[in-house]
Formats: sequence, structure tokens, C-alpha cells
Amino acid sequence: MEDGILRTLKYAILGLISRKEMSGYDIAREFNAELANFWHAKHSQIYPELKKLTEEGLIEFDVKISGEVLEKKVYRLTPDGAAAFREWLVKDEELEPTPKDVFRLRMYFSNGMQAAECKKLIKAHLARRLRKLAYLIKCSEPYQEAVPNFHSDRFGDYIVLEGAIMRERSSIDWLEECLRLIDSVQA
Amino acid sequence: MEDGILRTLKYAILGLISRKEMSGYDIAREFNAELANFWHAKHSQIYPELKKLTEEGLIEFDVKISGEVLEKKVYRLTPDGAAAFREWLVKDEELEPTPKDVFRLRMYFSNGMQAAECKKLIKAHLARRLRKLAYLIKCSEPYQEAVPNFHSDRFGDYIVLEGAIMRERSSIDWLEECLRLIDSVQA
DNA sequence: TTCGGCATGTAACTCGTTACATGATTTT
DNA sequence: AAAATCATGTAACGAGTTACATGCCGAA
Repeated sequence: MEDGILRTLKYAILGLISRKEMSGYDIAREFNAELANFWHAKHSQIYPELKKLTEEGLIEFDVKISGEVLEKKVYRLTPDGAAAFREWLVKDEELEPTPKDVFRLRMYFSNGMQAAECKKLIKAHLARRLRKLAYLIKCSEPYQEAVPNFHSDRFGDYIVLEGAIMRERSSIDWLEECLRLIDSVQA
Repeated sequence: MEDGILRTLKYAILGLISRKEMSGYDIAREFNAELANFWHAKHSQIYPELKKLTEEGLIEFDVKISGEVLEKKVYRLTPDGAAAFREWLVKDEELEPTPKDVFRLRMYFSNGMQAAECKKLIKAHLARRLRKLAYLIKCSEPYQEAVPNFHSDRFGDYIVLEGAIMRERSSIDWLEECLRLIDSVQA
């Protein structure tokens, strides 16, 4: 009974490395691309974690040289690492606490604003959400012709992207509903 | 130009106290009731924050006695505190990074599972989400007869609850879509 | 009288961010 | 020659959790 704490970054990294060999830099790049729609991490968190996972014997690396001298550590899973990842992957966990949302917190206190102020705030937020939605839809274009096969790793990419789009649309619907409610309800 | 860091807990507490006088215990209770749908905090974080806000001159308290000796610190905003809260409330901020989601992370790596395993995991998660949705709908019942007026503090309660319901439905739609996709797409 | 809820706090720890620090390689 | 990107790390701090620690009050 270890791992009372979650260490999700650990498994995110193991999962990425299980797909293909990667350096810390590569991992950081992934965490700031499409993956960022449900997980992210900075290199300052990644490098120490890679060191720790190496010490725990879950991953190992070879040093590759780019150009003349620049060193690059390319990591892969050990059998222990692959087993640890597998075990985590199929674990059925309780719902996490709802993530914090500063905008919703503001809306909770909306009675402290003028209706006009509040609507302005919502409209600005809505514009950002619409831009984000447009970006996500653009990302999903390559998948629209044919849904990837379940056993390819593009299947995971595809479903989480679809999820992000649905989540974004739901936020937008809510914001529009808020605007309607304010108009219909202010004294 | 202070507050480069966010200190959102600070404003969540100021906002709660602005509605009515509260003790640390009361605040902790709020943070684990309906409010938990977009913000939460434990008493171990709240008490030190209250101390800090008092030192900063944003809140002040009277000690009330319950029964014979039990002391209770009832906090209220100072004028400075009210001003600081107002300023934060109407601030238009950038979109936050998408919140982390362990379940979506697992789905991203779904090609590491058998289709049957994956569907089982999704169904278990779906059941939890449906329970949560039922709970949220129950919470929203008191508001259904008449939408609260914009200037009452029940308006904020109402719209964030509606938002939580819409978000939950969107998650559920996505999970059902995932199940359909797996069925339609496995080799 | 015991149990659940009221009430307040601190300590140790994990997780995550920003900033500090360095240097090589490729592209313009 | 400069700028962007590749590449790896550490230090200091802020945010949040779990566990420790104490004690009162009201109801069954």
C-alpha cells in the first residue's frame, strides 16, 4: 500500500514514454501542445520527476549527441515502469473534486456588480472561449475524415479532443444563458 | 502593481464575508457545500488566511461566546477589504489553463487497454457522473419556481449551479460518445 | 454518557509556478 | 550576427492536503 498520494505526473510521463522514447524536452513540448487540454507541466517539474523515476527504476535513458557536443537524454520504460503504468491505467477512481474556476467564482458574487458591468465581463470571457473553441475545432480537423482505430494511439488523441470541444461548447452555452438571464431578470 | 500571484482564496473569503459576517468554521462549511462546485478549501488553509487578511487590515472580527466559554471569531470586511474585493470582482482576466483531469488523461492512453476494460472504466465513471448530476438537479429545485432577482445574492448561487449542471451533462454526453466510438471503431 | 457537530489552530508534506542559470544548434 | 529553438538543470516560493492537536456544546 504505497502511493497514498497521487503522483499523477509520474503516470503521465510513463504514459508518454510508453508511446515512444522521449527526452525531457520532448515531454515538455507535448505537455504544452494538444495534451494541455487536460494535463500540463513545466520543464522545471519534469526534469526532477525524470530523475526520480530513473532512481525508482521505472525508466532508463541513453545519451544521444546532437551536433558536436549537445547532450540529450532519451528515456524509455523499464519492465517495472511498464507494469506500474498498466496498473495505474486501468484503476477505477472516485470522482475528483470539481476543479476550481475563478470566473465562476466571480459570477457567484455577481450581485456585487452592476448588471452592465457583469454583462461586459461575461462577453469578454465569451469571446475568449469562442476563440478557444475555434482553435480546438481546427485541431480536430485531421481526425474528421476517419475516426482512428481504437488500437492506434491517435484514438486517445481524438476522443480527448472531442471532449475538450464539447466542454468548451457547454461553457459557451452557459455564458449565453447567463446573459439571457440577466436581461430577463434585472429589476 | 502588487499581487503578481493570484491569491484567489483571499478574494473568495472576502466575497463570502461581504455577504454576511462569518466565522472560519462557517466559511469552511460553505466551501464544502454548493460552493464546492467551483471552489473549495479546507479549514487548515482558511484559518491562516483569515489571520493574514486581518494583519493586512482587510477584515476584522469580534469574539462571540457560544454557551459558557466556546469562542467564535466572527469576521466582517473593513472598508479597505470591501474596496479590494470590488476591484478584484470586476477584473477581466485571461482564460486560465485548462484544469487537469485524471480521467481524461487515462482516456488519452486508452490504446494501452483492451476495449472491454476501457468500456468498463468509462461506465463506472459515467455512473458517478450521473449520480452527481442527480444531486445537482436536486440542489437546483428550490430555484426552479422563480429565477432569483439579479440583485439578490441567490442569483449567483443559481447561475453557477446551472453552470455545474450543464458541465455535468456535457461530461456525460462525452462519455456516452466515447462508448459509441469504441463500439463503432474497434477492429 | 457518548456521539456528532461546533470551533480553532499548527506541522509536515506534495504539487506546481516563476525565476535563475547555462550553453549548443539552427535558422534568418 | 542575431534570434529562435534545442537542451538540461536548480532555487525559492505559493498553493493545497493530510495529519496532528485540542477542547466545548447539544442531543439522544
